[in-house]
Amino acid sequence: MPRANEPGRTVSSRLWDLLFAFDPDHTELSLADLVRRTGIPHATARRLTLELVEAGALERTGDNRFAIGLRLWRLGTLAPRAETLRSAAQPFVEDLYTALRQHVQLAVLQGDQAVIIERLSAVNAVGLTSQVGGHLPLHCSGVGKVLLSHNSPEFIDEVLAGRLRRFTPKTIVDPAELRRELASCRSTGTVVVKEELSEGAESVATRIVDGTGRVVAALSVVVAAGSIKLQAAVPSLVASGLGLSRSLGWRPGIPIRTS
Amino acid sequence: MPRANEPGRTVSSRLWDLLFAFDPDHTELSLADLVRRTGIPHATARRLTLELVEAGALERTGDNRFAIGLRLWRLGTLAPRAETLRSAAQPFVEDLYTALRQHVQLAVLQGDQAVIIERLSAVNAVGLTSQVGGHLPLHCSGVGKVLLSHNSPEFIDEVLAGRLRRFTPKTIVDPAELRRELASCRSTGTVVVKEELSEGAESVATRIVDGTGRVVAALSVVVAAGSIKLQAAVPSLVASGLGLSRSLGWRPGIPIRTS
DNA sequence: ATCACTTCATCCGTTCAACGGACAGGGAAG
DNA sequence: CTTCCCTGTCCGTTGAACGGATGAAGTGAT
Repeated sequence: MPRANEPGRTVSSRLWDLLFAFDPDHTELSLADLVRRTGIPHATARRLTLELVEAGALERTGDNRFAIGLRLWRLGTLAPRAETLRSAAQPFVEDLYTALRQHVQLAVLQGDQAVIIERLSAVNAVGLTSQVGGHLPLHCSGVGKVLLSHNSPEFIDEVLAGRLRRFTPKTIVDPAELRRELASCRSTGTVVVKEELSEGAESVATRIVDGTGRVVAALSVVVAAGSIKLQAAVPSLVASGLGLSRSLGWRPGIPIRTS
Repeated sequence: MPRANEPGRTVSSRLWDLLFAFDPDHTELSLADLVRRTGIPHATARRLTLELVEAGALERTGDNRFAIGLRLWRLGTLAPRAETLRSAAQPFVEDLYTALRQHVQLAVLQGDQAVIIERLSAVNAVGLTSQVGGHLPLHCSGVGKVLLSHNSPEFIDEVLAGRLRRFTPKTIVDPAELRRELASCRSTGTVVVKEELSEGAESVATRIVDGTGRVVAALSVVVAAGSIKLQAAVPSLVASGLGLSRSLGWRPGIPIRTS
């Protein structure tokens, strides 16, 4: 006999539970997978999943599995902080990459992470695992430090008070030292990170500012540790960053907000 | 006194109505906008919209409006036919663009349209309005013809029986003539389109094949009409297309399926 | 200052969409 | 054959969803 449904749960929350069951390591899931990963009873999961397919949010693969649909991808394309920014940045990122032939990354802030919006990579450059759509920690990546340093004092306190994971022996996890770095980054607009996230990789990052003076993104170049290339990359990086900021409406004289 | 809710509508359908109210020309909408565009009563629209914000599918902009959220964008990133294909294609598209300095487009099939997955553009090249996430007609664009020609006979019949919109005087709308072109494209793998979609623009497109022999995408180069560049572009385009197909697991000898 | 208008927010009684346990069919493994 | 897992369907119960009414807040014209 049918039992009452669990109270306090909305249809919407269940739908997003199902969708967020997909991740970079699981881009295709069967109905049983979805049931296991979400805990939703399978009759319910099935009904909702089929509705998602009908809406175009999911697609069925040949072998009775589900994947994120093209229609949902196109929706994501409309996110002002992602694809719109990405296309504005495209020529600058492109030129920077052509000039340096090193990894170039563009990232924005989401929660307590830096999310990679765009990424160009040379085949012969340092190996990196990060992907477009992937995320980097705020306290020990170039883009992360830029985004963190230009946020509100309360937010900085919150992040520094949290767990600062040590990725390599060189990762800076001392809050006092990090604060000094962030202050420096705030005044210069750029920051250098050496092997704090992965050994053998160094990066420089710079801020991207919009017409209202808000720091909306960070642009970085990643090179092999110890190579002379890092110093050579700084001027081009800064120039590209300023160019992109200008194309977003920023002009010299517009104060850069640090709220 | 409260009236009964309209029957035959699911929560899910309303949620997607709200989300799909966003389009390239309307990336930010107020609650009132959403009510107007979807026809959903505002009390309902408000409740659902706030749930979408909570889930991260939408974000609130400063001025009480809503926009597609970064979380939804990241979900879209997991679509195998979009971002995954895009990153596999990146080096090839990149090299093709470097060699030719002309518009390069990568598209896949969705319904009766070709959806643009990736696009690199030269500043001094022909003006095009298409954007990443945008769509092109199947019967008069390079990528469209490639994708259409490698689909099932039933699908081709259906498209040719539908309305074939004339965009320019040169647009081919005669089904018989189109069938001849599609047959030629099926055997050679490439197709040339001259000013059928917009005057002053010509394009060459080639198919992209995966390890199972299925045509999963189309790659094209767009140049100014009448320029000698079109002929020069063909060999590089074909080479890049083959390279991308190989990286997707295709090998010479694997038959190309036309279902 | 007053009015007209738009947008956002909350309340609350009604009702149907959503729920999920039970069962059945199909295919693969032992 | 039996067991196990997965997908798909049925159907009685019930609380989440619904939306009209009402009011607050903001905007602009006269």
